[in-house]
Amino acid sequence: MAKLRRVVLERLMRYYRFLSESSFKKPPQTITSAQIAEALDIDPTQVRKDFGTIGLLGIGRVGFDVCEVCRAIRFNLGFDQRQEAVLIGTGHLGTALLAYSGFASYGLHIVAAFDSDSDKVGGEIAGCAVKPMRAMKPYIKRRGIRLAILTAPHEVAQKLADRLVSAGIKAIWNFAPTRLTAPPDVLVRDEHISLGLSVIAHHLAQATRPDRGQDTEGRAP
Amino acid sequence: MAKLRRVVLERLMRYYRFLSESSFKKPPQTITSAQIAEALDIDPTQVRKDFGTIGLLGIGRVGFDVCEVCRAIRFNLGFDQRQEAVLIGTGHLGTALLAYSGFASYGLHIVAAFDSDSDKVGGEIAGCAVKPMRAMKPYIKRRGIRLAILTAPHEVAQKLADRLVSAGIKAIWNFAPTRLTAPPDVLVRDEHISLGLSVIAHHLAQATRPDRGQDTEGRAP
DNA sequence: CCCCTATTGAGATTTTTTTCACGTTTACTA
DNA sequence: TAGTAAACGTGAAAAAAATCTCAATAGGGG
Ligand SMILES: NC(=O)c1ccc[n+]([C@@H]2O[C@H](COP(=O)([O-])OP(=O)(O)OC[C@H]3O[C@@H](n4cnc5c(N)ncnc54)[C@H](O)[C@@H]3O)[C@@H](O)[C@H]2O)c1
Ligand SMILES: NC(=O)c1ccc[n+]([C@@H]2O[C@H](COP(=O)([O-])OP(=O)(O)OC[C@H]3O[C@@H](n4cnc5c(N)ncnc54)[C@H](O)[C@@H]3O)[C@@H](O)[C@H]2O)c1
Repeated sequence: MAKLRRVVLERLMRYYRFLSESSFKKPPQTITSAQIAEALDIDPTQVRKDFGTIGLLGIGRVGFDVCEVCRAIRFNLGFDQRQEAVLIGTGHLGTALLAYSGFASYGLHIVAAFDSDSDKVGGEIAGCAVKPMRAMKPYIKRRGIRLAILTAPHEVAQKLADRLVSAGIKAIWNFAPTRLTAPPDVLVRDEHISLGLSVIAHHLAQATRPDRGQDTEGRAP
Repeated sequence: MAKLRRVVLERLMRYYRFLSESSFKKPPQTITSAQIAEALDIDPTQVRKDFGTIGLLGIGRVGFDVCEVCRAIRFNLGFDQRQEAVLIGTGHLGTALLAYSGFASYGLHIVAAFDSDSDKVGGEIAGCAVKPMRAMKPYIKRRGIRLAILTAPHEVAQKLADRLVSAGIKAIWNFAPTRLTAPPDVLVRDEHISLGLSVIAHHLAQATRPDRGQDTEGRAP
């Protein structure tokens, strides 16, 4: 399995989600790159190139076999392997992620949650037990967990990440607004939700104060 | 105010969050592009270029004035204007966003929430009233709200987006795993949280089944 | 005051990503 | 069975993004 670039991986995810919708599961079960491109607002050539990089071949005048595409994406993205994860920090966002049922279709299963708050420890959220922090490292080691979802406050994020790494974690999905550092063999994905706000706020600000010749003075447009 | 590209906007957001941290607010209140670059894992030239595009000039041997940089970013990203928003769908994720206090520092204030569930209507989440759907359009029109945060289920997302647009909304921050379509003057930001999963899952799958093929990396071009 | 060095701004260059252009393949129809 | 048109694969071109190079500048030490 070749290593794929981030942009490609993210597009593959979009193809997968689109094709997983039931409407394409009935015969003839084929779809053209143009149809996918249209629905996802991507160039058709890009779709074919992406499929090419994971070894998918379409057939002229017909397109691609939907099931085969899904299978190839599942394989390359590792959705065909059960992936167990732990979640650290059962606050508002942690609870939302625990309650979210959509991850199972990507092979992801959150098998335990950990929190430092003794009021939460011992409880259960969406069927997942909340355990004390001291139980974290042994749990991860014993079950060979490789993925951690970090939804703890910003201030403790890096410290928790270090503990996770020392427990043997190989990937961290970080929702705290912090850039985590970790050894090179540990993948960190910073999921900065509020980045999106920059695009939105700028768009709205643009509408409010239109560009009246700000930079090169004197040259009225 | 010039229109900025998405990649630039997102980096500006990262600079802003980094510089907002109190540690740089004390004298001498200057910072070099290299320091920012180091902390954020970005090329120093990139930092200077980004600052240049929003009209910021540094001074040789000193760097940039932190306050001035923050002010310029706030202006260009519109954080200096109070931005009121409504939230549709007060489920798990909606609740988390309502409870999140971090948005205020970007000028964003969620002033009302709407839900179709009569059990939730009339209640209050994190100090924000939950109103019935029929009240949505009048509320948006009356208060001149331009931004909507969409945290309703996938199946109803597009229909709700259409209603929001007809109510006069100019930007939609969409958390449902759907690609929304809207008129060109309405900005849609699809915040697909699970896209990050593609990168993580692929990384973990790679470790499990290393490339039994030949080369080390895709040398396609 | 003048030299030294860290740091900037901007043009040049490289790398990455997207799009175009076109020859080839395949199914359908007459 | 040949003609046609829809769809593919691929290499070239274009566009976008990131990085490199270097003269100019400014603070600080001698
Ligand atoms: N809620 C959102 O919408 C949202 C949006 C963007 C980013 N975030 C980020 O996600 C993270 C969590 O947000 P939240 O709203 O769920 O916060 P929260 O305060 O509701 O939850 C934080 C949880 O972490 C636990 N915790 C605190 N210190 C801990 C430690 N040392 N070890 C283990 N657990 C610890 C707390 O007990 C709590 O349960 C924060 O970093 C926040 O910035 C949240
Ligand atoms: N929870 C997560 O971690 C997570 C992660 C990724 C994506 N998402 C997406 O975010 C969205 C919300 O997720 P959630 O976990 O909060 O779901 P949820 O079921 O907890 O909440 C959905 C809310 O929407 C309301 N709703 C349903 N139909 C409505 C309608 N027609 N009009 C107005 N409100 C309506 C429901 O009453 C409910 O309060 C979903 O699209 C989900 O796919 C959630």
